[in-house]
Parts: sequence; structure tokens; C-alpha cells
Amino acid sequence: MNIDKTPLNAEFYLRDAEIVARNLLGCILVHHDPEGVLMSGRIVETEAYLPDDPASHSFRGPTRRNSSMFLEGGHSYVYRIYGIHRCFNAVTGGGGVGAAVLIRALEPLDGIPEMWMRRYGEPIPAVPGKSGLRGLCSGPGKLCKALGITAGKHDGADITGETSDGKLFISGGRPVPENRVGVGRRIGMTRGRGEEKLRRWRIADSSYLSR
DNA sequence: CCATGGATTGTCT
DNA sequence: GACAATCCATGGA
Repeated sequence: MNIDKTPLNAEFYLRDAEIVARNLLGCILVHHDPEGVLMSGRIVETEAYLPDDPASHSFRGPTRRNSSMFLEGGHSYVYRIYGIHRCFNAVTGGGGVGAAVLIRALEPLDGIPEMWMRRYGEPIPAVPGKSGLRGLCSGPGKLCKALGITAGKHDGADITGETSDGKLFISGGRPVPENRVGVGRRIGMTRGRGEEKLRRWRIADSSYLSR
């Protein structure tokens, strides 16, 4: 797949999480894994989490679990949820702020056979079908498993700077025009924890969204 | 297609 | 001790 493999620089992330969330649409999440396998996908859905938000892990200040969310923009925040899944965030803003963008869904691009193997533990069928590919990275936990993103290796990692084996980063893609962007409520909020906030962005006509 | 409930574990109250 | 920014299988329309 002919994609730009230059990581976005730290300046990109040193802005408000809502701006970054909007501008990450169309960008490419890339994992150059330790064995040299390149896996990537186009970002089609994001959510912004700010410290003013009861749903944000940073709402009550730093703890052991969320400490990397308070790093400077351009780092990774990976956490475990429901005992099983991992979720990947790009930290935004200055150090100590506690803001990040959750990557919720990807359109698979590079390394699809390897991603399939990681997700399902068996080789990709000869004809996976569009519905098969659609489900490969259509959720925050799914895409972490597919790309091999782990808390141990990637939580707190720098996602800017030079590419190398094992590097996780985001490169710029085609900008997404405003008339193809949808904004709405986030997923999974319960009991009045900010579910009314419009901090979810998606490429409206993509068939690779999480819902 | 949509709605429901179980899995599973580190973290915070 | 309860919860959590989820996923998947299952059942019914």
C-alpha cells in the first residue's frame, strides 16, 4: 500500500483534543512491528477526552493507571478495559493537561493477512469478503489486537520522531473535507457522565465504522 | 437487522 | 466490592 510513512510531528498534537480528533480523520495509524511487519489503517472514527469531562480518565487527576494521559502531546496512552481489551489514545496538548483522542476504528490498509492472524488466530480466507474486512478494525479493542498494540510495549511511548522497528505512529493522509465529517455523541457513556457531549468524529460514508 | 447478556481483571473507592 | 472509553455469541423480528 502506497502510504506516507512519516510520523506526524509533536506540533500536530500540541493542540486542543477536539481539533486533533477532527484532524486525525483520514490519517494513517501505523505499527512497524518488532519483526519488521508493517500494519496500518486509515483512521475513520475518533473521540476526544478532556479533563473537564466526567467520562475522561483524567477527570480526577493522575493515577497509576492513567499517568501517561498526562504526558505531553505526541505520546501514547494505552489502557485495558473490561479485563480483556486494550484501547489506544494519542495524547494531546501540553504536559500535565490530561487530554487525549481515542482511535475507535480503522479502514485496514497494510498487513491485512497479519492483522487477521492476530485477531482470529487463523489465516485469512481466500475470499474474506467485504463484511469480513469491515469487522477487522471496527472498534478500539479490535484495532489494538489487529495491530498488536499492547500496554506493556506502547503505553507512554513517543509516537513522533524517527521510525524504527517496533515503532507505533500516525502519518498524515488525505485531508477529509468538512462535508464528509459527522459529529455526534460518544459510545459507552452511562449514568450522566458526559454522554451528551458531541466529541465523536467520523468519516460519514465510511463502511469501516464501529457502529 | 436489532437487543441482550456474559466474559474477565486491574484499578479506584 | 463495583466498575469500566468493549467484543462477541445468541436469540428473536
